[in-house]
Amino acid sequence: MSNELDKLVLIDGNSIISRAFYAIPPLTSSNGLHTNAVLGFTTMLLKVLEEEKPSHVLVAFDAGKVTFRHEGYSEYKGGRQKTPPELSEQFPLLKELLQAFSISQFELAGYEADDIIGTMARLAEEQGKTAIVVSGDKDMLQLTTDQVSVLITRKGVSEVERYTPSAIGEKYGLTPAQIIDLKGLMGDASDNIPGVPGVGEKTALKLLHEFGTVENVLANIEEIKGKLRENIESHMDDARMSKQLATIFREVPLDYSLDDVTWKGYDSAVLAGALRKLEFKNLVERLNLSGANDATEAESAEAASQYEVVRVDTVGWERLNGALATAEAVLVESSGDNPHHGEGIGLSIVSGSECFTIPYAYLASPEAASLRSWLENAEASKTCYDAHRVELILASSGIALSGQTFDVQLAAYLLDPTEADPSLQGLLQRHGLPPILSDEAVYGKGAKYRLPGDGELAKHLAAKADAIRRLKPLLSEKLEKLGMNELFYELEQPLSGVLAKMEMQGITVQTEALQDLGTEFQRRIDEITKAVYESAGFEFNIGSPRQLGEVLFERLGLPVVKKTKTGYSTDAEVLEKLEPHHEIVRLILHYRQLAKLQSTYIEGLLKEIRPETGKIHTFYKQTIAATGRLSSQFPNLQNIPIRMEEGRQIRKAFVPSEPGWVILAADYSQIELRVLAHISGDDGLKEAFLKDMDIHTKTAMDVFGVPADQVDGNMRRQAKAVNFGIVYGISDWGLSQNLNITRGEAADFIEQYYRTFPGVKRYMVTVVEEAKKNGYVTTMMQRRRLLPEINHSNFNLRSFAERTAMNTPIQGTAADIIKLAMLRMNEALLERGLRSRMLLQVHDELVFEVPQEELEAMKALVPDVMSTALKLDVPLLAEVSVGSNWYEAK
DNA sequence: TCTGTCACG
DNA sequence: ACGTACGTGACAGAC
Repeated sequence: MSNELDKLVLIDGNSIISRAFYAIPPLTSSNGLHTNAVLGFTTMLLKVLEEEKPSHVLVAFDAGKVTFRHEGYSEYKGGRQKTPPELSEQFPLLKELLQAFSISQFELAGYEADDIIGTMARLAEEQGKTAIVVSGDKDMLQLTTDQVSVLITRKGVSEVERYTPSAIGEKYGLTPAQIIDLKGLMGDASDNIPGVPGVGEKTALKLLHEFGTVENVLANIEEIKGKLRENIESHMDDARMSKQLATIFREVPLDYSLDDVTWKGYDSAVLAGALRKLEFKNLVERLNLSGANDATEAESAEAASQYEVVRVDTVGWERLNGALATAEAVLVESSGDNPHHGEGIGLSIVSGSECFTIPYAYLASPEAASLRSWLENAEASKTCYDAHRVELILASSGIALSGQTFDVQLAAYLLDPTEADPSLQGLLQRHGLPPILSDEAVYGKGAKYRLPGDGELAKHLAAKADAIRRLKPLLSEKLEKLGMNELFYELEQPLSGVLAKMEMQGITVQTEALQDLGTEFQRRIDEITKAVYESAGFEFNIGSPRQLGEVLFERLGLPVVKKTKTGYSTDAEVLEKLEPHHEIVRLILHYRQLAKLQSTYIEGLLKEIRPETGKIHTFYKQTIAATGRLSSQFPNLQNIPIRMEEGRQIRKAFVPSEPGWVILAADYSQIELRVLAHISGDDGLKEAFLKDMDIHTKTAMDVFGVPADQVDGNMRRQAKAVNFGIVYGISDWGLSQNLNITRGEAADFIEQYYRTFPGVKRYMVTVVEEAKKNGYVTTMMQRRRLLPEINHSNFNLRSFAERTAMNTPIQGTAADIIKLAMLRMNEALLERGLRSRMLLQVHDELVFEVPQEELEAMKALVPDVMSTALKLDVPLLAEVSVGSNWYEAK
């Protein structure tokens, strides 16, 4: 029950931990984790708890990188130094420690800690409670009232300065509400809030004492003189925006009430355990916790996962071989992004209380024979991290990985495909497990990448193998609970091996054909460059969007159609609008096209051809796309030109690897719209596909209300755009942009479409409703995508999530289907003993190389497997074509 | 390292 | 009133 004695302490977690990090000298625990910031935070916390004796305590954290503040001002907090890894690795430690304190912690995507604190302080006040805000950031002073005081840390973290409205009055001569005006005028370099140049604290205070608010300063600008006036006049918008950015948002939609942050003190045993783990011995003493028993459940789990690091190199092989039978997880560490060029660093294998680490070079030694056969043994089941990459690395050492029954990276991807950080460190944190050192902390990043000493390396590899072991039960249980076992065990995991096989096979690309094409492109580029210079009357770098913008819009005076945040936009859409104004525009469009082909496709692909084999080996990433699609890298073979004839020529260089063979390509016809017909159950759409009608023409007939023979090219084009729009999660605005029509006309199209296909409309409404209720959407194979922003109060974030809710089940199910087809195709080739090889996947297309004598069989087999991969209420159609290269196979 | 642009489905 | 179509990767230029 609340009464006026209730007192809240609200702590700005991010602010205090980073102050502590810079204030306290470096400190590491014996396992190498940095702990100085956690120690500083704890010192501050204990002091506040002691002095304030609060009834409620909350620590708020910033969540994610992008907040609503970035929407109005994308540079918000820009230019800020990256959080050093020594600090970021302390966040999980702090969060764990706060749990031991039984202190609540909140964070909410899209908001900063300030906003959560501001909201809680408001709630406290409304309920007649008092609140103490603790932060290192003076912005917080705006929250001060008779009931809310603010403690700002000074030099260090344990010394604080207490601010009340009267204290602020004495110190600055301002009211708390004017703090944001102060910021608006002076800015804040650390958050990249501009303010007005030349206005620091002194000038800002003088202005506010005279005029009171930013708005009043601007309204009375004529009373200000000289340079100051000029500065303010030219930065009025900056001042207004800066004030807005500095304003704490006090209406955060929190799912919590004040009661949820009640604090009744900590459990001595739990806290003692947590502090001992961090090796804060002095604090244990100071709090008289020495006697407290710390054998909590968490602690024993921790103890159970302890292991001895056994370094295997010239010695230790017998011990390793003895442990292989009970091995639980294996880690293969390698360097570089491209696993086809990766170098093995080392292996670690965890088995019971032992973790063996082996330098990669020893894998080839005679002593490693048992290890090699264990890696290749399908019966020896292995938990790994990124088995696909491991398979490629080992393959380059002549080892064929087998028995990979659980991949924690793949499992984590399926549980949350939008999570950008797939590192083991990130997985541990997200699944609430004790952390290990980050790769970045051990190896460094970019140019600073280097391997640490053998001892440190062994420790790290062991910690990673142990982390894999600890993650597995958690992840497998979650998959099971969400009904994703089939997707994981029957689809994604087996697919990883199929992908590795395709990549290792590679596709032959004719160097000479590319070079000849490149010579021709270059000739045209030179010609056009000359014509552009002539047309402009001077020379400049056409490839520089900035210089091009200057030339077009300043020197040639063409109308500005669109701006980017850094200047004029010069993209193709803009240039097409400018075409009638100046002959140079057409030349630039053609230049752009050729330059793209030359740099990305001629030069880029040439660099990727292996001279020994004449092949290109792409790498399919299975854990990138939020919808479940694959992505292709080093090089990307999923975006080879086809739409324009000039670029399409590139495909002529993609040929079979053996004489007398052919390229066979098969693509799904309208797979996404067929999936939509199935999921929505719309009768009209289903019927169209059952009758195998041209879907865009059919749509045109219905939307425009005309018979088939009156559908002209333009109508069909517009109908096609409507169909695309439907799949993307349509909005009238988006469609109007695409078709260059008014928003009203686009809205009419959509309405007419929905009238024709009411089942589709029902689906769109339902899927969004379901997403709002559940927080996620799923595909037919139970692939899921979380949509945390589907109920967000911000229109943009919410709308984006709604379109995603409509699109993901469609695009994702199409991805499910082709992945199933790939598995089935792989099996079919093996079963029938065919020599034909599956080489590429391009979202709705599979590319094979086929010996002549198998051609007839493959022409029947491939479309059959593809169209029966998953049973839908409408037929799935796959169309095959054959040629002597990828261009011909169209 | 980030931004703008453009290649694909 | 809000202001993007969904999903990717690679390159050049500018910092």
